[in-house]
This record gives sequence, C-alpha cells and structure tokens, in this order.
Amino acid sequence: MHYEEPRPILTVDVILFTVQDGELRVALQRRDKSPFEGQFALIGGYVHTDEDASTLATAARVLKEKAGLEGIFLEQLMTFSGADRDPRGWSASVAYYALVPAEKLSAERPSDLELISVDRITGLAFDHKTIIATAVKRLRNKGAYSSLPAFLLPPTFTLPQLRDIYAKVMGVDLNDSAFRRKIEELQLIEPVPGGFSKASARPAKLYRLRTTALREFDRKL
Amino acid sequence: MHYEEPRPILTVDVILFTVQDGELRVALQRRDKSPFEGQFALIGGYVHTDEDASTLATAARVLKEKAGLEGIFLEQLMTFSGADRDPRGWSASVAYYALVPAEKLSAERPSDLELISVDRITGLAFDHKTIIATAVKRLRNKGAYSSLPAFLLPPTFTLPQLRDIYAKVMGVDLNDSAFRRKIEELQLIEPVPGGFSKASARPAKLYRLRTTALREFDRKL
DNA sequence: AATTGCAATATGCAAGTTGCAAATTATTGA
DNA sequence: TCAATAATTTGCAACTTGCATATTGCAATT
Repeated sequence: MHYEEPRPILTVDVILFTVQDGELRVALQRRDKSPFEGQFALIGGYVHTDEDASTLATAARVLKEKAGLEGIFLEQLMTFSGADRDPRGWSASVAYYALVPAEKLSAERPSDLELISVDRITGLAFDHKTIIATAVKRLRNKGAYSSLPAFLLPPTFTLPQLRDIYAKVMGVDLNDSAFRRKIEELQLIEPVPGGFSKASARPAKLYRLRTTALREFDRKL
Repeated sequence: MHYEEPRPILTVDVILFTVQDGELRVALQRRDKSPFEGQFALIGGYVHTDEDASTLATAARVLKEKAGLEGIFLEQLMTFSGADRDPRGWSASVAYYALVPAEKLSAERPSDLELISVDRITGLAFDHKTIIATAVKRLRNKGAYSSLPAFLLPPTFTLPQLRDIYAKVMGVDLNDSAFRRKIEELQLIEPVPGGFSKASARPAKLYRLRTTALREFDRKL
C-alpha cells in the first residue's frame, strides 16, 4: 500500500452557466493570487474535509460563497487530473456544472464575478478552458434529451422561450410545431393558471415545469 | 487558502465489465487486508503521483497490474467522495469503467479475479455496490446511443451476436430487421472479407467495427 | 441427389413520427 | 374598425419503425 505516497491536491471547480443577452455564458473570476494571478478562472476551492460531506457539498458551498447562489441545478461533470495542470503539484479537480436563470444570478452576483460568452473564452488559468469545453459539450448532448435547458429559464416561461433556449443549447433551429407536439406528449410542463406574457403581439401562455427534478427522454427534442 | 488542510485520500477504481455465459459481469477481487478484509471489491489503487500522468493512467495501470489487460475500452465514470465511504478518512475515488470481450479476459485473468453477474452483487466493500450500479446505468444509457456494446465482443462478430449484445446491454428485445437496417444506415460495421461463422444452420457473415473509436448516434438503436 | 430443418437475411406494408407550409387566433397601435 | 405581428393550431407528405412473412444457404437425413 501507499499510505506514505504524497497525496495529490484535490479541488472542486464549478462551471456556472447562464444565458444573458441571448448568449450562453460562464461565470468567471480573475485570480487574485499566484498561480495564474490576474487571469480568469472558474470558481472553485479546496475540499474542506471538516465541513463538506462530499465534493457535491463542496461545489454547493463554492456556489454559495462565490456567487451567492443556493438551490440551483448542480451536477457532477467529471474529474480532471494530472501532474502538470497545477504548478503546485499533482492535482485533481472534480468539476461540477450549474445552471441558473439570468434573473436569479443578477440579484446576488458579487461584483468580481464576470459572465463571459462561451464563444469568447481565452487565456484561462489552469486547464479551465478544456473543462469549460467539456461542460459545454455535455450541456449540448444532455440538453437534447432532457429538461436540462429549462433550468436556464425562470420558474415560469412561455413556449417560445422554452423553444429558443433549447435551440440555443442544442445549437440548431427547432421546428416550432414539432417542438410543441413533443413537449405536449412528454407532459414536461403545465400551464400556470391565468398566466400570460404580454411581451409581444399575441400574449403567450405561461408554463412551468411539472417537476423540479431533471427529466430525461428517449428521443431528441 | 487551505494549504494546511489535511488532503483527502485519492484512489481510482475500475469497473471491468464482460459478458460471460450470456450475463453481464463485473471483475471483483476479495480484499486481503483491512478495511473490509475478505469482502469483494472493485479493482483499484492509489494514484502514484510519480508514475501516473493522470487518473486515466492510474486506471490503465490498475487494469494491467490486476487483470493483465491493455488496450481495452476505458472511460471515466464519475467520482465518488465523502467522509464515510472509507473508514480511513475523507476520500475520493475516481471511477472508470472498462469493457473487455470474455475471450480476451480469460486468456490473462489472474486467479484471484472473479466474474460476478451484475444481478448478484451483494456484500461489497466501501460504496462499491453504488459505484457498480451507477456504471451499469451508464452502460445501459450510453449503449443505446453508441457503439459501446460492441466492445464486449471479439474483433469480428456476426450480426446476430451484435444484436444480442445490444439487447442484453439495453435490457430489451430488439427487432431484428429494424436493427439490421439501422446498423446498415449508420455504417457502423464492415464485412470481413470471406468471413463466415459456422456456428449455426445458415452461416452468418462476419463483420468488424469500421473504427476502433467509440461512435455515438442520434437515435436509439 | 433430393428433401427437410433451421437460423440468417431480405422484403413489404401498416402504423407511428416528423418537417414544413399554410391557416387561425389574440392582441396592439394606427 | 383595420392592419400588423407573433402565438398557436391544423393538414399532409415524407420518412421511420415494428411486425409478419418470404427467401436463402448450409447440414443432416432420406
């Protein structure tokens, strides 16, 4: 056995996604210390073995402390590891991704947290560019087969909003009537009694998710 | 910062799958020391920061050292962590899953490695039962949308064999002609020149994967 | 050498899905 | 009241899929 072996560094990083101005964005923070001082990095931190029950708890704590957020969608992405990714030594980072509606984020957002479009990610600390790319890929894949994209919307939303957020996440144009048909068949959402959005010509009916949990489907939306 | 914070234990576990006697099985080893001495556990080990370039490299090394296997399908599952999963302290285990054809495994298999049906998993060390359940779920999900199940077959195989391994992994009966049609459309496989299996009444044509890499599809097979 | 049995493979069609275009509806502002 | 606009519904052709039935190639038997 290798009890004596030097233990690797273990951290948790969170890719916090939101959609602002029609763009998928990630919350980044400039590092205020070495290594990579001054460069953008994901929010993250060390596992506190005395207070965190698991790395999921660490991720939730990071979201709370660095973005003022609680109770949003949070799921493990994967673990990134290696001798070279952190100049301080062999390290592993368990990455989590989180989705938050822009409205909820701006209410609490600390001033040092910036929202950068995923299409304009450059010069990041550590291997965070790779981590974000992996998270975006996961969001795209899983988004097509689940209710995931809906967690980027506020609690109530219209069908055109839902279609647009799916289209944005999946990176394709969606056929409107086919989308409505599928959402209907899946019984994903329910109308909000008496709710209408007056943002456009004809008011759109307001809906909400039937369940707060993530739902996965068989067919692509 | 928390440089002083005690670092968690970091290990890697590998769920090695194969299909033997028509059953999906996992390679398990009885532990020869505390904790959980005498109980079945996944193969795994500590990260060797001096020789492993990443946790993937650790997993490959574990496969080599504990099962005599190289060059088989290997992919990260997810990381399991917590204060209670290992009595020695707060720990994280990066789990990987691997697929191997039964033929390749039996050629090299050490005598202490047992193949247990995933339907008969009981009394495992640590949280390995949970880890295996998660891996089986992933195999099912990903198997329906990719060439994953084919990595449980030898390099050449017949269409009925391919259909059966998909059916087993997906846990459903597959319509034969529909399956052939889809495999054909996807151009997943190519015939082996002059190859025929004489195992049954009418010899079946032999095929191989067109690529050694995992392929993912849009539609369920 | 022809016949039978069996599993592999091919074919045809009804039923289910999906994509597209056009029609209808509810509102706002002229 | 009417035109403009976006939300919603409807209809249908094209594509997919599931199921049943037919055909094929070989082995064992007659």
